[in-house]
Amino acid sequence: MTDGEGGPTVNAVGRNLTHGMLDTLGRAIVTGRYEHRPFPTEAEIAKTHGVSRSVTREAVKMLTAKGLVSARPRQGTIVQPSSAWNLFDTDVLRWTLERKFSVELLRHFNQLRVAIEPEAAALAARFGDASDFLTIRAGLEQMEAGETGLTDPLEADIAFHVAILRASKNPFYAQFQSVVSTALRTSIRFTNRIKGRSANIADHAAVADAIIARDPDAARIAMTRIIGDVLTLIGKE
Amino acid sequence: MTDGEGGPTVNAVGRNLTHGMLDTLGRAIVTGRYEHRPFPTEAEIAKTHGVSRSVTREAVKMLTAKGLVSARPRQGTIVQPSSAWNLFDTDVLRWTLERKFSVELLRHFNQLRVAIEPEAAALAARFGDASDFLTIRAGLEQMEAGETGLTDPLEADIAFHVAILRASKNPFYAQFQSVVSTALRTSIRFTNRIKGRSANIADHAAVADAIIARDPDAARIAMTRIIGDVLTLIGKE
DNA sequence: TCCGGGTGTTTATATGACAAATAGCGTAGG
DNA sequence: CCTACGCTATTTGTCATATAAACACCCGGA
Repeated sequence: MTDGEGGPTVNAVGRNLTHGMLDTLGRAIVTGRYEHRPFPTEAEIAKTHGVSRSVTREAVKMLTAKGLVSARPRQGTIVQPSSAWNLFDTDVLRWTLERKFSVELLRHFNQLRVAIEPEAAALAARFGDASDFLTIRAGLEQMEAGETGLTDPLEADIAFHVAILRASKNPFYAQFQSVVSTALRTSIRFTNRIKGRSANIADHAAVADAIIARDPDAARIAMTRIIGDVLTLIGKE
Repeated sequence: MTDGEGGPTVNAVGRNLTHGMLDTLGRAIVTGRYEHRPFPTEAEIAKTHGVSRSVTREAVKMLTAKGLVSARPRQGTIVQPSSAWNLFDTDVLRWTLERKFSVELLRHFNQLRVAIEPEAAALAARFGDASDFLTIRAGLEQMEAGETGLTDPLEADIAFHVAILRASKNPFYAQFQSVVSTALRTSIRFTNRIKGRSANIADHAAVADAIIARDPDAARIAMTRIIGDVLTLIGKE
């Protein structure tokens, strides 16, 4: 599988060699390839992947910025404990999900959502403006249209939840857009197999109505029900 | 203050030149220095700071990893909209707080905490083990000792909240350790000036008791009261 | 046994050269 | 006058090489 001498071995996606290396190394770390093996030196990485040391160093520096590794002279580059990783980084999140998916992870995801999204809905009811409400309603209508197979109900679902996060007018809540999209996109394999989404539409409509009626408490309660359902669906609660 | 020709001009903190550049550039971006000015080219940065292009490139790559900038040939490096920044990154958080502090930011912080921490307390009541409970109790006792001036009550307060986040046994909640520490450390200037912490101890004890009694709902409610108090204290609610 | 310096390994920094991409301009053609 | 094409200069991307600094480890001596 290793090609001869000429071109770089970085067949991974990426705009350039550095991003390709970042992706390759990041995936390898998250998968746990270096849990019992030491992380290779810059020279080794450069050699085995057929790229220059500059590319290697820049990729490693990006991993450092995301908290995956730390580097010191003579000691080499060492993988940090996963508690130091920046889990909310889009790349780290993607690597984790694509390579280390598990029901436990899905449960952790939704334990986070059950904290964030009800409060986001409450904030949206207080601080959202007319334009936000329009986007939320649009997402809901797309979900209804998805029932008859006209549009993708998953994308509509995501758009609905993301719209609420943005309507909270709090930059920290907006950060969870990628988390929620990712969680929904991957959890769909589980939740949708078990039961249909018919009852769900009503719950979503309740959230939208409460937000537009500027009723924070009702919005919070309604959103809690949606995600609470997902949590019980996953099992163990 | 700028030295002659010889040494680098990077007087910022950091283990090495690259980290110094990262810090300098990150602060400048967060402060908004490049909102109306274009971001300098690699060559310019290297020249004005008296470092090599390698150092410059690696620093910019780290900024890219944190979502602050993006780079393309000929177009140069451009600062990304703040919605793309990774706010939960420790560095970005620190730069934001040190340089762009405001009451609004403090409110956003605590709007996040009021979502995360009550749920973390509930999870701690369910999944925490004896060792976690010990740490939580220790933090509480340090807070009480702080009343008489023996220890630092702020550090004890931080230790208490952090212990609960860790006891939740959910890696996503553990990520908020830095956020909560930072928020507490900066908000102390405000909250403590206004009213003493006497009533606070009782509320904290209620949280600890509920967690150790493995009562998730009581823990959630007690924690909500603590942060709700802070929110009303900030004003506007 | 313990302490101290030598030594080699690894990251950190600097420099110079060339490749690749592309925004912007100028020009030819309609 | 307007459009479309291609040239050119600028900027990031990549490579190669050399040297400095940090420091873990070994070895020798007290």
